[in-house]
Amino acid sequence: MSIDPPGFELPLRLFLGFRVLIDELHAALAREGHPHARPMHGFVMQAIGTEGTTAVELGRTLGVSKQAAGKTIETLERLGYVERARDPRDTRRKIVRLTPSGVDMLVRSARIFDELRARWAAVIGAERLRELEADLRKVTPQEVFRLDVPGWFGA
Amino acid sequence: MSIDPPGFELPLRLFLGFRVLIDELHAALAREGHPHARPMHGFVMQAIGTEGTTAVELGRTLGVSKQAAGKTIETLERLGYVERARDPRDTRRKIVRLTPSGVDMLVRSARIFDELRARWAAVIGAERLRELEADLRKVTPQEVFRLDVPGWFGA
DNA sequence: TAAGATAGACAACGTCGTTGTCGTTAATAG
DNA sequence: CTATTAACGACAACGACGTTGTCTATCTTA
Repeated sequence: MSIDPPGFELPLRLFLGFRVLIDELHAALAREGHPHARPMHGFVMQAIGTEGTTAVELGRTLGVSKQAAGKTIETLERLGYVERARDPRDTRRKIVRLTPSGVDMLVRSARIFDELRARWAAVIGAERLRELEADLRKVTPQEVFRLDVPGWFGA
Repeated sequence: MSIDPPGFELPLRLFLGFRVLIDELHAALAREGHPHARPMHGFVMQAIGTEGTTAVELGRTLGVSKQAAGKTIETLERLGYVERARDPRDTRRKIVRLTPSGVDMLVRSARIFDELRARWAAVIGAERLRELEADLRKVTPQEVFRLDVPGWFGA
């Protein structure tokens, strides 16, 4: 029977695994014409989705204030990843939609993540990787897209 | 042969796993007399270690400026987790050391992490958990304590 | 002994989150 | 139909936390 490692290694390895994947994603994105993409952006754009959304809605999805969501949208707008337009049916609202550049970034991200996953499969074995994912699903929340990430780690 | 999930699920599950463990750690710490402990603090105090360190050294370890490290130290000092004293051999330096309260927090954290790990083992199986850890070790860097975390996720 | 390097304090600034306020526009109650 | 209430987005002020730059004191080294 093998010896168990100290419990603190587990969270560190999970975080390091996450970090490695995200870092490699963004290195690849930078090589493919998206040098300004930041870890946060992919999550936010996933939250925006193909339907479009508004600042208030986005804030609720991300768990931040509508003002914070608005500022993030401004940043993405400056980078050319989203655009805003008045909703003709409710002129208070401004719909945020992905631009072709934004869609391109999401498509590339999806492909790059698949490639990175394949690399992990080559290292630890395809079956072990599927087991790893299945195990993580058992101990993590079901709703993958509830990430109140911003400022979560703050001191 | 089972179907592979999309590659983007893997980083999300890793992050969620990390988050779940850290959140539960801090909920437990709060119950045990450390309500002000934040996720960052444990990492910083691990970096300080039992030997003590200085602001410049800590900054290098954490990958931030000495000024940022200094501010973090001030926060920990206010919370009573560390204390500073002049180095008699080099009066420029101020040695940062853990207080008994700081040591207590680290000791409790270690125990709580062990308990959380045991809970995961109960859910997915002890052997599967060991395999999961072994697999993660193969795809993550060896030096666990090189976390240039601060601001890393920033947009 | 003089010159350079290092520790830490202080200030200014940028980014990103927060709350609060306000004007405009929709939805709803009377 | 109108008056009140609710929602959206913009603006301002503030705090937390990172950055760089500067300064003094002290140690190291040529």
